[in-house]
Parts: sequence; structure tokens; C-alpha cells
Amino acid sequence: MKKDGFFEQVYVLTKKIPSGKVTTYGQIAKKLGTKDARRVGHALHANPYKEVPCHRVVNKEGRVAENFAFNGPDEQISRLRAEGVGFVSKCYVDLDKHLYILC
DNA sequence: AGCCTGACTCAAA
DNA sequence: CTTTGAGCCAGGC
Repeated sequence: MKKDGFFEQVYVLTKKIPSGKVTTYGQIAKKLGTKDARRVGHALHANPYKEVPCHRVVNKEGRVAENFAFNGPDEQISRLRAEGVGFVSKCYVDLDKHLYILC
């Protein structure tokens, strides 16, 4: 287990997302002082911590990572919906209402 | 070591 | 409005 500060920061911030809220890769990336949102995506893709609700992290369009979800796209969407997240479309969450603003 | 791809985003044409 | 290019950087082969 090697220490990747960047990865850990991503996990920590992601875990801080309250139920019924979502955030974007860009927000996390900027919060960590980088412009590379892709690394955030990679961090979550590596996601060694099962406690990290990666399904609460979406892209700027509010779209979930259906292609790389755990059991399938429906699982991820279903979880968000169960947490009270509103969907404007099948795979798109309502960012205007549920976007978690990092501080 | 080098090339290609990617759970991204923004800006310009 | 859509399409393209560029920025950033790590992981896989």
C-alpha cells in the first residue's frame, strides 16, 4: 500500500459527500489544486476503498459512470435514486438541486 | 522508455 | 447549435 496523496484526497472528499448529494470530477480536481479531472476519474476507478461512494461522483453534465459501474449502470443509478437524488434523465442527475459544493 | 487510451473539462471555430 | 483541439497526467501494454 503506497501513499498517493492525490488519490487519498479524492477518496476523502468523495466520502464527505452527504447522502442525496453528488459532485463533479472538476470540482474535486480544482479543490485539490489541479486541473486534471481525469486523474480524479482514475482515482475513483482504482477505488480501493469500498466505503467510497463513487456513484455520487459524476461528470459536469451530471452523468454517472454507467460503463464502469460496479454491477452495472442500473445499480449505480438505483443507489443515487434511493438516496433521494433527482434525475433529469435516466443517467443524468439534477446537479442544480444535488450538487455538493466543496469548501 | 514510448505510445495509446481514458470514470474529464473548457474554449474556440 | 455541433464539432474539434488542447490541456493535464497516470496506467496499461
